[in-house]
Amino acid sequence: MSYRQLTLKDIAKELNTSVATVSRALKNHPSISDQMKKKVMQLATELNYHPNSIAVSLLKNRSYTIGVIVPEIAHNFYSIVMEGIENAAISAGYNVLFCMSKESKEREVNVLSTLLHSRIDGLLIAPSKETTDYKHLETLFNREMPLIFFDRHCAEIPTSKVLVDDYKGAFKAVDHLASVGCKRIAHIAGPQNLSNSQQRLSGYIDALKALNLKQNDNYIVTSDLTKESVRTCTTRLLEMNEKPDAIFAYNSFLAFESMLIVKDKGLKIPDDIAFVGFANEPMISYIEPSLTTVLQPAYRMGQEAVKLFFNQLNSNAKKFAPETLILETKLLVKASSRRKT
Amino acid sequence: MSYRQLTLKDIAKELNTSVATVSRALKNHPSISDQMKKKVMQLATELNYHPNSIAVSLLKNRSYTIGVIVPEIAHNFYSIVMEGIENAAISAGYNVLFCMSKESKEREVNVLSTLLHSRIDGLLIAPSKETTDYKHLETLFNREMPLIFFDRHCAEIPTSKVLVDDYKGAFKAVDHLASVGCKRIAHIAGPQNLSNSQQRLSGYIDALKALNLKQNDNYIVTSDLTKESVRTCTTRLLEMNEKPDAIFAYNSFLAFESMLIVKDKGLKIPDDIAFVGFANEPMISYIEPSLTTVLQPAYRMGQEAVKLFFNQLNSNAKKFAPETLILETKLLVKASSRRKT
DNA sequence: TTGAAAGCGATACCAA
DNA sequence: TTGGTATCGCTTTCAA
Repeated sequence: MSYRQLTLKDIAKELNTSVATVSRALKNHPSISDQMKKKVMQLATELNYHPNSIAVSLLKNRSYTIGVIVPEIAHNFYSIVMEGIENAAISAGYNVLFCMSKESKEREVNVLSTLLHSRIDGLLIAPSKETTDYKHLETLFNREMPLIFFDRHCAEIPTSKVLVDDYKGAFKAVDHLASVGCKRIAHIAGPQNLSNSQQRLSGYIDALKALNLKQNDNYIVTSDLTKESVRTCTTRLLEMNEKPDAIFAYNSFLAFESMLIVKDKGLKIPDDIAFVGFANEPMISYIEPSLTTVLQPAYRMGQEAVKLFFNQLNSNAKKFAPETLILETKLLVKASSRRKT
Repeated sequence: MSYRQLTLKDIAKELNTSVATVSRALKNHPSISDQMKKKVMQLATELNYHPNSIAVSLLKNRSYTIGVIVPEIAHNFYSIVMEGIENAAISAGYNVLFCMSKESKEREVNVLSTLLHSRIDGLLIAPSKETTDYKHLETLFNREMPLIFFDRHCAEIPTSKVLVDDYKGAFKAVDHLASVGCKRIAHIAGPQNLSNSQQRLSGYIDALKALNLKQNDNYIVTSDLTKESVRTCTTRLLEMNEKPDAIFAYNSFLAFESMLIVKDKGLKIPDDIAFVGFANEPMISYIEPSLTTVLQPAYRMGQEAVKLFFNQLNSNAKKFAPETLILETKLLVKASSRRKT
């Protein structure tokens, strides 16, 4: 099965004219007579003609397609970023090829090469949590392929990026926990090669300092984002002599899993232990207690990434000035941190 | 910014031969001498040559791209289907363009036309909940563009589909509720123009019959999948003289929202009211109580949809035999239906 | 065994 | 105002 599309030639033959004329008439070129334009346009609409975008791509050496690599499609935060990307791209006449790395460096390299062979005009990427060596992206960047980082980035590659203000978000989270009376605030951190993780940790540490809360290194545990590691991390915190009275988790997955364990141990949230997570999903309202959350503007991140892509595409390599956009977060206070102080 | 790729011409020039020879050598054509093949292959690898897929597409009149329309990207079920589609497509050398209808018929028609202009080789679609008139898809099908329905379908279009056994899934859900002692089982149904919704309702009704439970029409309420309607539906059920002792919800969103309201009214789940939903997401474990669920094989659905696409693509129109694949569901029993009977 | 050339569909330059 | 033609990169037929 397949289906042949109408071409300029078909229309030209039908009207006893040339493809050149038809092409120009459809583009409303000034040199074509109104009469001819009318005839052509009318027939084109009637026959439902649409230019073959593949032919145009070949001629223009542009695919009008943006490649996107996310760590995980089935992850609320990324799927909302994807919605933002898709909408922005489509309304600019671009298509989007989405791929996922499944948080694996190897897969990231593979899908990148698949994307390149389909001739994308640029790449938007949130690198996998495993990625510490960015050669594959550097090569791309050096070959002057537009490259935009979103959510996660590599500081060494001087290209445009959209990130959220992780530092300030974490700071706000800790500040909030202190304001409801928590004194022993723990942090379940994410993989430390992720810039976000580092930033959230810094925000956490600096907030403690600013609030004159003593920093206890045992209150900082690091998870690799697997279920098992959340269990280890949480258990370690709960087995301390001086148990924390609040946990600030790197992301919602860590928060959800950790809360399950805490509740399982018979501890009350928020009164025994308050919780704050970084998240972006409706689910924070459905769990019990609902989760106080640092909200990230996921949809906007997607839109901005596309804008940065176009800026880079339309600049010439010599005077390309990379832009870094830092989006603000918003603290949404829910039941998991509403304590009687 | 843009980036010029290596072409056959470049290689041919470098080796003082013709593009035809290079092309054939790379394809391991029998007429080319081993010596020449070796020279060409070596240079191609060295220079990291990759054929321009756009040129191939133009020549072959194939885009090697599948269009996919889902109602919502940021919806766990669909994003897992998307993962299945993406993996299956990529490993077959195909790309995927994902679009979403946001459950709007108008948007569905729009993105479909965008997809068509980017010359897709076929379409996989789960129509929006608003779509009752399928002309846009019929046209496609009549023009012999491969068309596959997944999750949702239109019975009138005789093309291949992958669906889940909604009827049996619903039957199992009700049977389970009865087995834990529920006698007054209510159903919050979805929009009745969705085939899944109809099937789940039938399954519910037939299960009641099979179990000799009296069917009470007031126990069937229909939601349009908005928050407000869930509230209305749930409240109506709770205000009845003979309150239901179980609610079977069309999907997880309805279940989650309805559970919130039930808990809010001070009723205990599962002892006052047990719950079963249709879902496909990790969140069923995080809510309280965890939700008993009819699990749908989302990932597999995506894979199968791609297989059906290839079957259709490789058949010729005359003897094309549409296939309908019905995937089985699995009942996952969690706390929301674990009652002491 | 290799090369020249036509053709996929659209655009744009140069002629007429 | 219109038409002929080269071009994008690749494949494939025909000729050498």
